Amino acid sequence: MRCLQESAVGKYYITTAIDYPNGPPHIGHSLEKVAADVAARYHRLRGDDTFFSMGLDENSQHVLAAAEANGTPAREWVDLIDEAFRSAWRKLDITYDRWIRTTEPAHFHASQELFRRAQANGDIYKGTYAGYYCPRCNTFYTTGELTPQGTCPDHPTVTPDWIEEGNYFFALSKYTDRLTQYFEKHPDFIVPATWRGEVVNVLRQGLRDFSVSRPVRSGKLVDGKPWGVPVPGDPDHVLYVWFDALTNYLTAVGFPEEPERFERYWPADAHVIGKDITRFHCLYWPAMLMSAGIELPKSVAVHGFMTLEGDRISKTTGNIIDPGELADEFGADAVRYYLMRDISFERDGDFARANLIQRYNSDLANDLGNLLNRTVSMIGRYFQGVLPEPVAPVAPVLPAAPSSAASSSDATGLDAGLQRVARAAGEATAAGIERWDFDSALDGAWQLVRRANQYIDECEPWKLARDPEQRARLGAVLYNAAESLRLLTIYVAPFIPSAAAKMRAQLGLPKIEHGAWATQTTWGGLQAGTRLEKAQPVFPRIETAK
RNA sequence: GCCAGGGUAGCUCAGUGGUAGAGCGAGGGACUCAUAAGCCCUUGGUCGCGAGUUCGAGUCUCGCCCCUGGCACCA
Repeated sequence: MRCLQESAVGKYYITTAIDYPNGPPHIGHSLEKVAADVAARYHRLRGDDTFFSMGLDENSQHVLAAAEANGTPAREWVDLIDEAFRSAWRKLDITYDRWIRTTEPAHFHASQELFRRAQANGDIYKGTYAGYYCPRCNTFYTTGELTPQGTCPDHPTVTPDWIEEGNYFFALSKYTDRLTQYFEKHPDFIVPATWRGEVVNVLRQGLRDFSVSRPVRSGKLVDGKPWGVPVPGDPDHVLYVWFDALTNYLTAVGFPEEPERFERYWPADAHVIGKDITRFHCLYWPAMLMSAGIELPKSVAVHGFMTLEGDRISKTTGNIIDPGELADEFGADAVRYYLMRDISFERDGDFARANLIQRYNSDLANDLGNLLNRTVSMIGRYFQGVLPEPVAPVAPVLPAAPSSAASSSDATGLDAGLQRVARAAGEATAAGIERWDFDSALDGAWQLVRRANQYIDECEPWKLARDPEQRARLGAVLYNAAESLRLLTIYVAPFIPSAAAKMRAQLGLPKIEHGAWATQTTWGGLQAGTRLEKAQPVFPRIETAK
């Protein structure tokens, strides 16, 4: 199948959007980071030279406004929020390789270099940007955005003035045709396909140039210096958000100062973003790169938004959850599993605690956790914790009683069926991840969880254990159950990494290796004689009041 | 208003024109290795509404109703 061959060992560079440090992270930020982390972990398991970049978009006047509102000096503020974000992602087991902050000198160099290249290509020109300017927000508004009384939407006492100011513009309009052609040639550039239509639609209406700078005097100064990346050759201007922010994807892999690293990872294989910034990533960004003569990213993966308990996530109403606290409460695996299994990546979804608990208990504790527990427990009880031989199954010697299903089924068929499901489950999981369809990926893995639980019930090892003549068969059954679990630890590792590690420890397996998905997913990897640990619940049930 | 995507069992959703599915939930059963978990069975839907095409439509066409998202420099 496509997934298994195309993703043969290579490199994989994945990014998430960089967030504004205008407040601490909330649960809405976490879907994207977890999804990207799952993809990154998956590619590492496939053996790819993987690089995963995340970070913060600090060069914004919004950030200064937030700092001021909190009465904190700007630098202190961004450091504080920076720590809050990294702490949250640490608690969610997000394994980024590079944490980028756009206030880094390296990023200044990268965005200035990109600007120069676009300029050299004749795509930067000076124009006039006009709008209603609210000094409290440091933001321009259009007529439609103001209140009917003409006041600022956020500051009812302020009546913004019409201001025109000199600005540098990027000639996006020049790229309408090239972008159109590009999307035609690369139908998979935007995934899922839903979002492709919207972008192409905008393209059809033609593109407008956009401003890429702001005069320094219209922004606040920090430590006597303008906040942002100075425009090369014109210190009176700083780069304006998108031109600066998007460039972080280049900075993260060493553009332009580490050419060998840049060559190694660029172009990005996937930019994972929220639906609100689709246009910038699918139109502005490719055009900027075309202008600078840099290869375009392979794909942009767009996810939907989340509501929280049915309501919009909103700082003003306080309807937020700190992802770090959530991880503290339920564990990173529970949160990650719930996000990936219950919240659609493509469409909008709702985050609800009750559903998280439901999912956890039903899928993780009851299905997967119990499968491990009963298997390890029986190997402990019947084989003193030493993994038995996977001897060729012998047809059960139960001559007379075709009454129960198990005794009338033949062992060879059961064993072969389990192996077949194990293989199919791995393929389904991989295919789902590669399509950004995590729900179906997990559903694929759970096909094996269910089958293995059924297999155990059908083989009834506790009955085999009472008959010394069935000793070999008993061993084979438990081996097969354990081997299913070994495969599952690889399949689920991208989603629930620490649980996968705990499961492997109980199974007496070493830590999961880079490339394991490519090299260790063939049936029969478990070695007889392996010493298992004592069975211990990996997913203790969450008891609810009712 | 325009564009896109949805409206299928209590919930979340899957369904290449040919007798409506899964998981969860609910009810029951047989077991006992296991986290009172697992396994088996059952329950449960006028597939948004109305026409049309077709031997036959959840599945195609048209109209209508409702929901969500997008309509450009705004997480």
